[in-house]
Amino acid sequence: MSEKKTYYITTPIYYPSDNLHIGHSYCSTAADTMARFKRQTGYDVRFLTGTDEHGQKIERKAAQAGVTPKAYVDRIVAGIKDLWKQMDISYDDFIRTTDERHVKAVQRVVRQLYEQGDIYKSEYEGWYCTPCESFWTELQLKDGCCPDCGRPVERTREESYFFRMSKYQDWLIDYIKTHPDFIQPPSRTAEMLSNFLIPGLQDLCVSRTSLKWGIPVDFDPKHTVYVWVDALTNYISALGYGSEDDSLYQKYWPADVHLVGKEIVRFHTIIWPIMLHALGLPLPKQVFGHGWLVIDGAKMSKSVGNIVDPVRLCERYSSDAVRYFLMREMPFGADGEFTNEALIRRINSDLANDLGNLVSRSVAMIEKYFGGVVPEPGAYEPLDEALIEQAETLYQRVEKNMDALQFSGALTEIWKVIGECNRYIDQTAPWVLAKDEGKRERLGTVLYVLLECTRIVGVLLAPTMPRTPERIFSQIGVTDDALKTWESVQRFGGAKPGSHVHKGEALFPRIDVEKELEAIAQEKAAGAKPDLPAPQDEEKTVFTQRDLIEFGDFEKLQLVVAKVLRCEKVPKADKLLMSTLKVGDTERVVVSGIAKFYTPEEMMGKKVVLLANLAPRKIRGVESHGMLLCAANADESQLSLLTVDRDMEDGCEIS
RNA sequence: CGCGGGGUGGAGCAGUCUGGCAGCUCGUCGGGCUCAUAACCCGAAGGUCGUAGGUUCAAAUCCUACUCCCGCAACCA
Repeated sequence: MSEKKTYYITTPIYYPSDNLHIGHSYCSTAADTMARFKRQTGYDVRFLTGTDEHGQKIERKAAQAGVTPKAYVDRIVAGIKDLWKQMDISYDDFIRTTDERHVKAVQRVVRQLYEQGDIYKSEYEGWYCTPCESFWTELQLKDGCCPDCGRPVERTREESYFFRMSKYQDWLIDYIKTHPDFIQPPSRTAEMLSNFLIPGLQDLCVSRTSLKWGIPVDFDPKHTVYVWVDALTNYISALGYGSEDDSLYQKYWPADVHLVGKEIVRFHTIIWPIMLHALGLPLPKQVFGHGWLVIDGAKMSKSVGNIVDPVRLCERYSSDAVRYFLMREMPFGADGEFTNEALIRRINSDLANDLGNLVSRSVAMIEKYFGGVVPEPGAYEPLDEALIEQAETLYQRVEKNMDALQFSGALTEIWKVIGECNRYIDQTAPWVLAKDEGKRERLGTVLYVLLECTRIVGVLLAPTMPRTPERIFSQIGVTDDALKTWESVQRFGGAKPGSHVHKGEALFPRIDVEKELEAIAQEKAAGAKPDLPAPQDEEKTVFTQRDLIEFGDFEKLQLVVAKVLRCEKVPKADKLLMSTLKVGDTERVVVSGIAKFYTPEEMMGKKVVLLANLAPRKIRGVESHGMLLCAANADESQLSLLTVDRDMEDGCEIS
């Protein structure tokens, strides 16, 4: 087999509870660009992506849609694969956590950790503080009492398996400190250390008995593997880890880089390394946390309704243009703003004006002055040599940026050369040379230099924009595959005199910004196929009848009318309101998670419905006596308090 | 006092570690050119670098306090 160096890169496995948005495309595009770059530069690349298909949310969504969880995710996954196809995401493998190979690997991992004592059942080792309603592990106890209130704790009957992360905490701190490149960008290192590692790790709950949709713990099947152990294992289960044929694992592990969003850096730099270490496996070389696309200054979210649909963008502007924008607009690692306007501006100025127009004018001149035949260059002048030098060394600057995952930097370097070419045309003024028959050789030299620079640019663009280079090559008459390689751009002069250019369609037609923005606005308003699928359209609220109860069960609930006397926000909690209620001749305080929907002022004086005999519970330091009844939709983007239709005295019972 | 990121010309950002004339892209304005996708090239205007104080010959950069924005975590009986 070949002696090529391997390169293993991964995206996170996405959660297919809904269609993906532009943020997912961003991460996948970055991974794909990197994968293509490494292939171009001679590596044996493995590029993995996939989906994380278990968990309660999907279980619930599927129930709402009236289908099995598997059927539900199958549909979404098909859509995801279509999207990746549309965006030219060249993954080598697509892992689904419902794949047999993954299930087997996870079970194996859990069993091994259990057998070696890193996973334990909490039944007799967990402690419960009744007044605080808090669950504590052995290690968290202070002198055998609750670390919060100091009162004695009781054994709990909560049954879960826990992963003894704390055991490896010191090892991990040391590892991170001695491997400064492990967490990228470096600023995230301090965050992980000071936020989680230094304060001390809690043992991780790795199984649930309440969850059905997941991977069963094979030695204790009433337990289902919970979240992270399941999800993270994908990176090795996809390589056949622990199966009869683990040749891929042997070849590609450890991964060169896990690309992840900044919100899950924590899991990839704490849980995952500890898991691997416990299993006796090597760690990935690097975890890179990229930033988010921010829409109008806000994080993308369904309830805000600012989701950007990548499918729509690709249809409108071509996947290459979208890919270019994503990779160019912001430095990888930082947050960046996405707006349609910024996208269109980039397409116009960079792709249409600078690049597209450069190809167009170069080809047009060769057609006009040389009948479409690439001329033989003569002696180079200093002006030519300066440009040639830049073009010839461009690959080095691109490589340097790419190896640091600085996609934006790599593209900036390429565009500097494009800019130089445009300036070169102005300085050499070929149209003046053309008027003087004695300058014919000079004219040929100038046009040859331009054409060759265009070829070099085209080759280096390929990882980011997989389709554009071929379109360039066909216009500038490059047909030989040897002229499309990484090696071919390291020396100037590959383009062949005598080949034929063909002026074709504009690479990227210029977009009328105003008209375009208007069209987008109209489309959105019409809702025909809006950028943001209106939540209500897609998920009609499905009602599923639950198990029947007896009247006696209902009678246990004491529901009463209560009047809100006072209401204020709970300090340091942005979702909580604390209401003082009058119920007959008594008063009580109730805490509710409704601050996003009601202000304290508008709560005042409302007649609400209270579940009065609910056991008290301390929430964010405030004792809550009962609960206010609310109606809420599935994704909790809408919420409404229950009140009484006619004015009733507070204290009236509801039956 | 939970943790972290950020406030730099109209917009989006770099520069801050390692003090030394405040830089880039887009936009605006003026000029040039005519090969090209009304594209390209040149030039100009525009910033007391969040606020206040301190260190220094010199501060966007170092120190202190304050303020505003964002994210994570927590909270939703």
